[in-house]
Amino acid sequence: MASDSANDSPARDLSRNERLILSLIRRHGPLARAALAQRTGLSAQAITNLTRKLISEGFLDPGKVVRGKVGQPSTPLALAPDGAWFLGLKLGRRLIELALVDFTGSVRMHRQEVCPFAHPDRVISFARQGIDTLAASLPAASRMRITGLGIAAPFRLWDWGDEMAPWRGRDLQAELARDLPFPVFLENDASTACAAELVFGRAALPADFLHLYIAHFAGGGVVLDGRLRLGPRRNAGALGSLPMPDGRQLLELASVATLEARLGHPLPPDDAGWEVPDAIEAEWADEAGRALAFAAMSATALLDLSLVVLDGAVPAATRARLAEATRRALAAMPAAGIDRPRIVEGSLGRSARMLGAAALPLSHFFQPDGKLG
Amino acid sequence: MASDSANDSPARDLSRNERLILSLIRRHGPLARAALAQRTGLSAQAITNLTRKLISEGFLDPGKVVRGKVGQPSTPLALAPDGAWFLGLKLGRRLIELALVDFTGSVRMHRQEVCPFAHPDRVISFARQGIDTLAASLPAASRMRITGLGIAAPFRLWDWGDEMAPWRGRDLQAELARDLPFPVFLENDASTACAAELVFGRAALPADFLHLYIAHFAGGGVVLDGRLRLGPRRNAGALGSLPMPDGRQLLELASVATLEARLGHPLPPDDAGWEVPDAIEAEWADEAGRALAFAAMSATALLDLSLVVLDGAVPAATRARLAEATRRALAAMPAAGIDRPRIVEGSLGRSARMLGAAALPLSHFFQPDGKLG
DNA sequence: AATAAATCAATCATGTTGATTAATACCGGA
DNA sequence: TCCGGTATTAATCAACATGATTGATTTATT
Repeated sequence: MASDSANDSPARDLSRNERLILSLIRRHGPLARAALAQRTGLSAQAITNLTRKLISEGFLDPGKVVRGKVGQPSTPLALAPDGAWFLGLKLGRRLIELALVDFTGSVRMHRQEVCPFAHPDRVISFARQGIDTLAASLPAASRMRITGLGIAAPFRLWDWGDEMAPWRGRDLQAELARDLPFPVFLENDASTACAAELVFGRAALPADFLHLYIAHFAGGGVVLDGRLRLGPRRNAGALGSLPMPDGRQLLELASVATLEARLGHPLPPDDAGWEVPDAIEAEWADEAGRALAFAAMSATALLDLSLVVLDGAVPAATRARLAEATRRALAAMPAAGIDRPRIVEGSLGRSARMLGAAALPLSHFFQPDGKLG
Repeated sequence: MASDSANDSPARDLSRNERLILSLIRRHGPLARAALAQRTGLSAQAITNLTRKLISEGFLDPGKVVRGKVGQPSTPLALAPDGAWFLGLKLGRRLIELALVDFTGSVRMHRQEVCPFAHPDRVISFARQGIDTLAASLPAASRMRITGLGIAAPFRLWDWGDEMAPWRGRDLQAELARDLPFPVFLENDASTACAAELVFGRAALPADFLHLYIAHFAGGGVVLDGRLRLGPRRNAGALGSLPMPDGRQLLELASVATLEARLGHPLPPDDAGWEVPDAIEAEWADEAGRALAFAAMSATALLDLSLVVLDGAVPAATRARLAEATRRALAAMPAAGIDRPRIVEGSLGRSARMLGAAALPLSHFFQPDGKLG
């Protein structure tokens, strides 16, 4: 994940326990020093020292003193919104998006471009120009605190047809890193969707789960011990390549591409104008749900999971229908020796991949192990 | 994994870096202090201090000084064979085994009992008596250094038929721990087989792989980042429950039980007297190989693996045939988007589960994270 | 003389513990 | 009902412990 240039960061490297404090506050919301001591297992004194530094360096804001309880009032510490800034670039076939995200995970600025097909030169100029504009709009003090750019891109773009052939041999990460003053990270877009759920997601998730993301293709993420496993070649969660009972692979059954094939025409890259006849969507959901249930059971047997999070670049109603179809299919599968996992919907939908892209530099500099999650 | 009584160990807890040093020497053989400094990333001074303590406490032996190279001669440090002792109890349907294993992983004593079916009371008395006898045969100094007992047992024994019903409600770990002066650990036998390969195995294994173990049932282990993942409910690698293309589960296709079913009679618990007509074994290997190949591809897509280790409680020739059948089946599977994993045979065979049982206390006290691997 | 292994001595980073201060709620007695 | 003592909790101060580092030094060899 880390680019080779990942060392030229503006801020000093935070220690493990400083990162731990930040990630606890990120997950649980503002916490008092005493609460941090309890959750980290560190002494109150250590927390005092660490938070003093984090506050003075602008990563934490002391909130309003909380009175009304027995004992000395506590001061909750919150993430300072402009403690650090992150850029997220999401690359799709027809839609390119760029976002500037603050330390709390809020998208503070956003631009996008729709094009018939994304050519590398076009993506790069869109990114360069967009980054310049977004950065320029920040006050100088904050501009200095942009810590990195994350890119969410499908792997093997050039396999998507002749239009995408120009991508072969291109290294978007390196080309953009060359003239940016901060490191650039790149991951598979389904991985970043999962990362977003982990880092910014609203729901209280268990430490181990499988994340399924249904976009033009289907992809996934495997979370173990609270961390996203990318695999030695960053190809973990290649759900699309999962073998299916009928001898095909999952990507041939469960993706927006298969829905478009049933429909006979492409669907728009946003909810507006997403119109699919009910019968067609229902049939598609049925077939896709069976495939996803099969994937869910495979992962459960292999990794002892109990939860599957299902999300995608589809309208909420479609996602709900797919989740329901998956639950039905799951109930029909044999499960001797294991428990069927629970299926829940993700909380981020279409924006998951872009948010996850921004989460790449965030994780590198601010998560406890420099890893996702 | 850790029993509740896992704290009453004879020796003090070793620090993380002490454990790291021991595990490096366990994996690579005797190493000089300079080599340890390089591999751990610690300073030479730190290594001097840490190894001094490890030697004085009897965990490391300084070997013969190595001369003949430029510079001051180096002294390789080796594991002291009687630095610690471990007991491994392997529980099967018809064969119960107990081993006393030294710090280097050598089985120093071994006893076993064959019985029509393993009744819990019988297992407990065999274990108690065996442990007493083995411990008594050690000199007092070494007896003090027995650090724990590991048990390798199939999960859900009581589902194996009426004979095994007495196991329901029994807690072997707790019952044995009650009157032993060291902690007791228990894991699924397929997990321990994987652990043995990881801790004691001869081959240089990558950090991520899938381990398949074919015994009466089929089980597995998932190794990520060099560590065995047991899952939140210790049920990871439940290969047998993996859904298969035909709607069945893997355990119905690939196990010694399915071979016995084809054969019409049970096979012996050791290589002697293992006689299977060639045609029957070939057909079985074909079917099982297809199932294992399916499992291998599922795991590869999910976790980005590139190696599958295949082992089992079968003769080497049978294992080789099964591996070959798996490779053939693998080649026939669709693999768009991923690479097919390599299939290699394990190095421990029938003894894997018992050795892995002994590896449980070893890992708890001497592996860097107290985890397997 | 160059090289490599290992150690010595001093120091630093990062945590701990125990005593101390601060601000509040709770509660019994006037 | 008010009032002051006491328990409670948050946070800090000061001293210290642990486990590492660095730079100089010693040793044995080619």
